[in-house]
Amino acid sequence: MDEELHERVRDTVAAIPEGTVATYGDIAALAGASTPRLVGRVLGEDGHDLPWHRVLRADGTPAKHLREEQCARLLEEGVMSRNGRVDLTRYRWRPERG
DNA sequence: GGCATGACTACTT
DNA sequence: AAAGTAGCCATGC
Repeated sequence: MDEELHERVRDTVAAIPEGTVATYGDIAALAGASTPRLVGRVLGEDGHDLPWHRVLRADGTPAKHLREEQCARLLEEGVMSRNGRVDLTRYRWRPERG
């Protein structure tokens, strides 16, 4: 497997600032992954030490089995949610644009 | 190599 | 809003 890609994804997820969120697609793009599915795979394997709760789906909804955990953890960081859906237009992570 | 699975996304109906 | 279809690609058998 591509360990470089594996670490890139981890670094990117770890770089998500507190109080913000990012989509799998964003992580994939920033990490250089060709598909967001690889992001989910990395988190599933070694994301246990990462702020995975800041990673959401493109709709602002978390992964099904994490729906409760995501919402609870994000609440701790001040990220409000609506019926289990986060407002990406409000909390989406914006990398330092200079 | 082929088949099935998965923390996904976009398009169409 | 919800369901169906296509694209994506690494992992395990």
